[in-house]
Amino acid sequence: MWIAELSRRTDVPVATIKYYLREGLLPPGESVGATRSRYDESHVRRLRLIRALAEAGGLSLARIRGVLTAVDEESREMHEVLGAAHNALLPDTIEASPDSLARVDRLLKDHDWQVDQESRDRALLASALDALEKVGYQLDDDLLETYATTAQQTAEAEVAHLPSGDRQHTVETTVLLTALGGPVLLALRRLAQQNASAHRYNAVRRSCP
Amino acid sequence: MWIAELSRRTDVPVATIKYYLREGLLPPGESVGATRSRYDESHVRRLRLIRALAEAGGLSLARIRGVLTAVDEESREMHEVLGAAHNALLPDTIEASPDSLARVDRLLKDHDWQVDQESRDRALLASALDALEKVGYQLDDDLLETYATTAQQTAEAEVAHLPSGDRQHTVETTVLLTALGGPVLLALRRLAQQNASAHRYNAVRRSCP
DNA sequence: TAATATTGGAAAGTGATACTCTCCAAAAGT
DNA sequence: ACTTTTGGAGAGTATCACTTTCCAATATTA
Repeated sequence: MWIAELSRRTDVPVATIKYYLREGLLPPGESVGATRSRYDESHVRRLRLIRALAEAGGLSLARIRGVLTAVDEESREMHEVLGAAHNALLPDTIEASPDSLARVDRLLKDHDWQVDQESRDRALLASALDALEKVGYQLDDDLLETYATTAQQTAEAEVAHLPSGDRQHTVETTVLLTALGGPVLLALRRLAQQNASAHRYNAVRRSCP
Repeated sequence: MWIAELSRRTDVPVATIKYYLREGLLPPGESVGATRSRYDESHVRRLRLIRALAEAGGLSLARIRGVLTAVDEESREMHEVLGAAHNALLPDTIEASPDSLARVDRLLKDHDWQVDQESRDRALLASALDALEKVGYQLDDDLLETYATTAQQTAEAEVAHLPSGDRQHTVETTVLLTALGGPVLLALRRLAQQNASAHRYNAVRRSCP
């Protein structure tokens, strides 16, 4: 298909597709003559993936580029891809206090979580704890504990639902679920908070027998 | 204190403080003569709150302004403040398919969640579901179920940990926990995913007896 | 075959966001 | 008297994610 059809199929303007090509987010099509290139289904999928990560996942193009690079690394083991993709989602350098870092490591150890020592999520979590402390709120140990427990339940269910088989498909699904599952989870949490707060502040409509 | 000290105490450049004042994010100090204003602890707290929401929470200044406005509404009931603050975190208009919207409403009903009909989180959740579908991934009912259950556990623990007493303080803590708890939760989820994936793909270092 | 449309490629322009800098005159400190 | 600080306002800057404009080389259509 030509670029116009790719644009129609994905609802992405031609100019934007060209921009993504220039930026290396989308691999070039098969060149047919000097002024024509052919695109295929893989371009459609890739383009939809980019848009989903950008619009629903709220990722910057720079992060998306990193994620796609990690996804395309054919050489890696499956379990390494996830870590690489996760790392691509996060800033390169994250500063965290040794205290928070130690707290995170203790948490990982207590829960027996096998996590790559290089995972940036360790530092990110620590820095988030630091940020909370800087505004005078320190997260209770048992609240953090609840967070960890529920996160584990969530993650186990997610990983269990991952498709097996075609590697490319599995990897793409994994990335999608990580990036787009976040907003879903946060929205549900806010809804649950609204419910919990309604209960706590007695704002629930009571039945009148 | 003068603006210079406010800057020193919060590590925010004077120029930026002036900018926040212009933008109405920070209430003006008490004017003392034509070229001097006095600031107090409330300004320090507010400034730190703004920075925490922006840096750790990743909120735009426009959203922060909305959240602060909701927080400052003295007239509202406590349980309304949370909903208002949550709505301020989200875009004004969110488009979602009737199907997803219905699915969300069914979920709320099944879990007996009392949620304001105007809550934008309903639409946001539905639109996130739509986004997943658009890339060809539809969220399993039982995965969504797990999400909802864990979200409820999380939210209940959070609301239970909210301080009681000083209204302003409670409201600020609520907003902080919602905005900064998100990154914490997502980081933990990614770490838990890495662990779960390590198990699934047999990458766990086994003990050798 | 002539007229029109589309393409790849590159450069320049746009609008939003979040500052940052420069300037000023009034006032405060020394 | 002199240096520093302030409030206030405007202009300038950097980044991001496009969008527009241009071109010459093809394709398609009449």
